[in-house]
Amino acid sequence: MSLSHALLGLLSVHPRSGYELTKAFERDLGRYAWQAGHTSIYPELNRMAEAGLVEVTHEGARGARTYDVTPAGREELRTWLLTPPKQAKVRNEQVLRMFLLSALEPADALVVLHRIAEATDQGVTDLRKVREEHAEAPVTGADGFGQLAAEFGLRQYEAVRDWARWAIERLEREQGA
Amino acid sequence: MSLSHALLGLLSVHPRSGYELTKAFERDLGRYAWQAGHTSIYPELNRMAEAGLVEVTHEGARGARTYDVTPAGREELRTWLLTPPKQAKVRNEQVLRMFLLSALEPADALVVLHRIAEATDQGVTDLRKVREEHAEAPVTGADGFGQLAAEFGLRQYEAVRDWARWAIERLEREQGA
DNA sequence: CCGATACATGTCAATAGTGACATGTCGTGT
DNA sequence: ACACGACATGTCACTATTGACATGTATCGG
Repeated sequence: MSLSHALLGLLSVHPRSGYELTKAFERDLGRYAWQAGHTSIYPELNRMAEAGLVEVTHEGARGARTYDVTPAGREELRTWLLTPPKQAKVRNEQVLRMFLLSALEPADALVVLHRIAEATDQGVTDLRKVREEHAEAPVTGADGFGQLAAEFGLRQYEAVRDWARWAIERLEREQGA
Repeated sequence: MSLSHALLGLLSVHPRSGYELTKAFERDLGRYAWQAGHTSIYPELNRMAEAGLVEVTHEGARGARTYDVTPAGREELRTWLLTPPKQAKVRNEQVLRMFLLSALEPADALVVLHRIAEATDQGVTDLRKVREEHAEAPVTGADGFGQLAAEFGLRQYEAVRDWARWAIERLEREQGA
């Protein structure tokens, strides 16, 4: 399952509690890559601890347990990342909507496209800020996500925005003709 | 559920059998937007027929049933597409792998990045062909998918490829330093 | 005519994931 | 003192999804 690998990845950057992991999913990971709520994260952490992939290294206030990756977990993550996925699972409602746009009448499609263009434009603006904040950190290691991920998200947004504008122009040209 | 809307979208382009829908998922939709196998498609079609969103318009050889969208189904699809999703569900294993790249040692990360760059480069080449084949068709209507979707996939691949190259360069520069 | 292959649909058990509900703690402001 | 919000973890019923298994039919090449 991918969720366990996502958790291993986050923990290998630095140890965290389930609660903090949940927030990480809400913030970055869940937006672009893989969403999960605390109701799947906590049970999964327990399963992984039992399997020896992670371990509790510290118990803090309010019953908080800090998890860290074990050597076995690190090896599992590395193997997974280095193993080529024949056909990775994709499930993106946003992209689905774009595919289905062709089913709408041009006037309706234009409404949706304009909304997409605006939303992605906002996303680009937001991520530019994030990128600047992390500009000097090294790409791998403790702050890696702020780098590779932000840049990835940024380029993703730009691509969608440009596509939406292209589609708008094409549709308007067709309607005019 | 998104699967039903995906089916409505495909059927609204032109009527098809469950088998043909399954192939459509294997070919385009499932690659970029929403994957589903025949074991979820057939039961879903039956549910949707019962709900009056689709209907069987023709029975062919080998028990094949051609489904078409009803007016109610068309309205449902339109409403869904025009209703803004606050926070669409995302689950993309490929993107997850990219996020987790930071957890690898630079040498390992470079191996993966090179593989991504190659694979997406191939994807770009393939989709350019698709785009040229459909260059004259109108953007909405019967052949819409070949247009908006191909262009979207193309730009998506290009963005990932360029990102991978950017990441490779950054990593190599860091390692050299 | 026979065998392979693509066509075509289905069930069912197991797994994964969501949303509603439940419980308790610590710190901060009033 | 106390209320409130963020912290922190959990269960459980329900729904969605997958993979294994099952079944039968046209078509095409040899």
